[in-house]
Amino acid sequence: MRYHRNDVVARAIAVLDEYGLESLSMRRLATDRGVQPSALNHHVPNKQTRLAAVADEKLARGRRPRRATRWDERVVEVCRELRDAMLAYRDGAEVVVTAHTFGLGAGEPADRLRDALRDGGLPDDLVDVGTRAILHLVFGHTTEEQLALQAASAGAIDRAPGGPADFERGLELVLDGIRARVTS
Amino acid sequence: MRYHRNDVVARAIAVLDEYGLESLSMRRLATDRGVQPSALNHHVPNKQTRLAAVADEKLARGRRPRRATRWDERVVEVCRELRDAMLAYRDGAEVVVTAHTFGLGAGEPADRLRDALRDGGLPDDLVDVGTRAILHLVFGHTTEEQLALQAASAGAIDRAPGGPADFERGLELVLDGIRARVTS
DNA sequence: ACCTGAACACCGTTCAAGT
DNA sequence: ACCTGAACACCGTTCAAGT
Repeated sequence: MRYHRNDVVARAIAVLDEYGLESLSMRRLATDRGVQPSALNHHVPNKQTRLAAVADEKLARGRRPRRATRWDERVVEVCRELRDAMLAYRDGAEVVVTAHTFGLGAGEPADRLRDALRDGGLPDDLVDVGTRAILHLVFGHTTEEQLALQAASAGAIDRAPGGPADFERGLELVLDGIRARVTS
Repeated sequence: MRYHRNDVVARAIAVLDEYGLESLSMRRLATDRGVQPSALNHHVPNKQTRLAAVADEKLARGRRPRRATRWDERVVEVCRELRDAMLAYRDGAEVVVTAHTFGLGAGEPADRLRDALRDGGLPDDLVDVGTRAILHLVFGHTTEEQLALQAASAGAIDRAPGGPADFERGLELVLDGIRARVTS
């Protein structure tokens, strides 16, 4: 049973990467597997859950060793890993953000950010606020960036650069705000 | 022609507010107006454009007089207005964020933020970075907040408060980061 | 346990034809 | 100019029935 579920998720990622999110329908996935649409519900209960599983698998594949030790370096490390994991697959940002919005999966980056901020000495009542601020920044920036990248590769006008440099600078802005509130 | 377009948008907002985004289909809207689905395309070319028009109308309705004079107070003012406008209608956050993601409409808040940051003395190359950071923060926070509110009113478990106080504190975090880079 | 087949209740968009 | 009617190519989910 576990085997089949992972199988469905793996195929879903492959289909997603090749045809995009709009094509990640149960019917297309079923056709791809040579099976009836209704058969998918035996492995993953519904579309939302399947999308969350896809998001989690993307993040898991993008996992990298942790090198940083200082709290703020750890924040940057988590954010870079998250951004790269989202950019690594077609429509990856949208999938991860959607899953997060519905409170499904993708909770690991948030936990790592929270830990880093706590260890940094940020007052308890600001740890959640800071974590969310950073997460929203990464999500928003990466969604915009990926859309611009995909639009550019499709021949459309790329009106926004917002590459890695802008990402880092936006992050530093928030980090400076947090540093100003660290008690030590 | 203009009249009909506005009429479609106004009805769309009413339907949206009563039945939610998932019900804002061309077919339902057409039924609501006592018309064939294909008739809508004579006033608004497609669904995406209609959604952008709805987003713009929401923001326009939420417009308030500008009182603040200091640049950072103006930023807070714009953000509060934006948040309130999104929260004022069902699924408002999602509609506005989606429209913004596709680069359609909703450009006015970004322009006002940019102006405020420029007037504040933030270096030119950081104005866009700061504007986006703030916008992403507002979008992310408000989307989460509205989802929690709607889930709570639907009887589900509200696992996240994240009300106005958290909103302000997240914003202050970024503003502190920006203040640290203002040359004056 | 896993899957089929069929149905249910929907989508957005196009386009010839009418008034 | 505005709308109908019909079609095209899809959706997610449910559920009795088969193996």
